[in-house]
Amino acid sequence: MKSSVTMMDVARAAGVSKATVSNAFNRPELLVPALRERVEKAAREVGYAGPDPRGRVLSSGRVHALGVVLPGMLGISNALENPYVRRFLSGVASLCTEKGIALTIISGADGTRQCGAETALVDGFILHGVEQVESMAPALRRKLPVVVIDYDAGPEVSSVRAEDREGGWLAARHMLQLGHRRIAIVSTMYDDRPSQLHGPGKKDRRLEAPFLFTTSSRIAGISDALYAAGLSIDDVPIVEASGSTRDEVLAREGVAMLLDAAPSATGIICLAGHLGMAVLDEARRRGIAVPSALSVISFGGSPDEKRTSPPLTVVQTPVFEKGRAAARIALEGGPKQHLVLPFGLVIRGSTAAPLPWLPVP
Amino acid sequence: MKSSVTMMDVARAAGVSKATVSNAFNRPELLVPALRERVEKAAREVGYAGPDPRGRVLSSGRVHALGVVLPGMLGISNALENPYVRRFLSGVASLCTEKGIALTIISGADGTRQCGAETALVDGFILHGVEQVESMAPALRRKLPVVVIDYDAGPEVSSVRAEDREGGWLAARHMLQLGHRRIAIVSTMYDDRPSQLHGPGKKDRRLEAPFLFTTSSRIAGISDALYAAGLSIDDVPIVEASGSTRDEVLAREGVAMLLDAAPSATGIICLAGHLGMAVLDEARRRGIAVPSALSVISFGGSPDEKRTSPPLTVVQTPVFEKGRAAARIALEGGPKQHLVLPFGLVIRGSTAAPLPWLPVP
DNA sequence: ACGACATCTTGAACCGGTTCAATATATAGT
DNA sequence: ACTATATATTGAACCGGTTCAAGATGTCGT
Repeated sequence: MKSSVTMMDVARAAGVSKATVSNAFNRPELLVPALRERVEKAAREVGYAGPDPRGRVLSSGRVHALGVVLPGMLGISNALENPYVRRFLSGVASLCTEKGIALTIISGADGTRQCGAETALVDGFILHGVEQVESMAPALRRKLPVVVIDYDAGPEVSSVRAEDREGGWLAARHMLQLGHRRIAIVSTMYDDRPSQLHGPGKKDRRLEAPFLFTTSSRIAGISDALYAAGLSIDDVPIVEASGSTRDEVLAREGVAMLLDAAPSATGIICLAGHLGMAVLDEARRRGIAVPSALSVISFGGSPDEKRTSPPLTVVQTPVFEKGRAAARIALEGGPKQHLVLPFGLVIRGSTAAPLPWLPVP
Repeated sequence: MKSSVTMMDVARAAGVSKATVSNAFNRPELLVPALRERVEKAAREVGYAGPDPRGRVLSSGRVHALGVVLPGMLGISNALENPYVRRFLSGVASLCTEKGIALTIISGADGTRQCGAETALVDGFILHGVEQVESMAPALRRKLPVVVIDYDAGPEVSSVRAEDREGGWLAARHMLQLGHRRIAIVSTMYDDRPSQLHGPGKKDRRLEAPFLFTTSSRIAGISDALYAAGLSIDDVPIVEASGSTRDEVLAREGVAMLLDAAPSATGIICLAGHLGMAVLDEARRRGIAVPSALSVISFGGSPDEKRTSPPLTVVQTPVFEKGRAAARIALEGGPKQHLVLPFGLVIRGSTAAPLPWLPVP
């Protein structure tokens, strides 16, 4: 079946060569006006839609699309519900729009299904939420530029991440400067396992697992600040609550577990914005006043966080900027770059000096 | 420069034909095991990454990507912040992930820049937020399947939309059944012009403009219900407030304008979720109790709406389903389809019977 | 009128892979 | 041993455009 009309058809109809038709569309200034019009008329008559990008990609090599690989385990659909991912994509999109190229979202490998990175038509990859080094393989094998987010994959791969350790330090220092000494942490967890409490004592090794690079760095930063203030991270209760922003019940459950386990904490540091909001919710439910009885600071970056009551004090992740920078690096395609972006402390209403310590009789 | 290693290189290295290499990767069962291994070894040695999708696309014709064109005026970056767009994309993505194809986001024409639909490498288009028929042209010219959202572009183009007129009818009927008689409407506006109030009287023609198809249908449905109850849409004050979900100030300003103009209204119908939330905010600011002094119903579909206080009663747009259905139709590529999805009335806490009418002395 | 020069158009190679009819080789049947 | 049948491999065409050196045509100066 002759499904589509090609450049050759136009050439025949206009009585010129294929090259001329190509020029008519791509470099019209090369053609004498009369001829150009003849070609355009012929194109119109045979119903030619202009050069098919599928053909162009092969000869030019460029696809004019940037691929973003999102963590397979969450699924693209879930990932889009995540405000963090969304802001990130928004940053990528802002640069793509400027450069006039498309943004292709690719699902990562999820065990059963292989990664779309092998077959996706893109000029470069941004890898977000890499679980392990191997999952980058499909993207790396093709010789396209690859930028990894929140993960240092060595000098061979460009990366963009935030200064997570410094972020943790900022959060903890803010609490410490306000006078808090009894601090607890609500951490993220990769998947939707039940919340898990780590009481005072040596922390679970998982908190240092490479796929939780972000989380473990933040905790390390908190640890730094505590240490400088004469305290130890080992005395701080930590709960790993749901890393998914969808299941509020799971997040609340983790928060409840922590509030039960550490009733005397005056300050809570949350490693993700939705967890900070979950703490505010649960505190309200329990009648704990924020910030007078309990201060809450959270890593953040979503606009929702300033609409809570009280508005959430956050260590603002430069999520949008990460996306933009990653897109820039991927499209430049030059030498490998390793960009580390700073956090900003945004003090809102959820943190204050603690009440004086009233020992229980 | 010999940048990339091709199938031909592998063929030479393995001493076989190009066709055999192709088979080794795509239909390995055709090759006798020894030969397959020889080819695989050769591929490894010359550093071949597997068939380049750029080549494949030309011969197979299939790109394995679905294009979503988002309204150019908003910009992709803004569009991703819109909860409606996001849920829609989430629906598209859910089907794409299932079918193992990529989702390519393309910015529409925005006056200065031409539409990416002409050059995007995709197997089909979903057009969201079409402003006018002409903006579909680039996508239609290519002979790919096109699905238009919320817009009936005639029998030649597949479309998916919600039963907006029925939705308006549902919203108004709910209010009327509760006993409300003095109703006001907060409508959406395409761009970020200042809010505009339409008092009682013949409505602005713009409310029927084709690019506000959704809005005008909803208002028509409201009109139907009012008419059936012996009331007229011409007596209902309407404010056009910001259609952008980002600028809360603009939305609030529109709402304030309406509350000033129609202080005796007991029920407000909002044509978009963020407007419903803006009404709740502004009512709280003014000390108007919802739902006892003012009932609010809104078109909706975002999870945020159930977290307001009181939770918002909504006519739930099947946004996710629209996305999924559009993706299905675009990928099926069969005969044109015109799908109309139903709304659902979700009664939460923001609507109640009005207080008895106390005439002002 | 003729060569030098500028301008326009084109033939053919190329981009990297897929496909299928045809050929080469192996196996079975009689 | 020889044909019929099954299996394995390949040559060559094709997908739709781009590119560029070379050819064709036209203009100008002397």
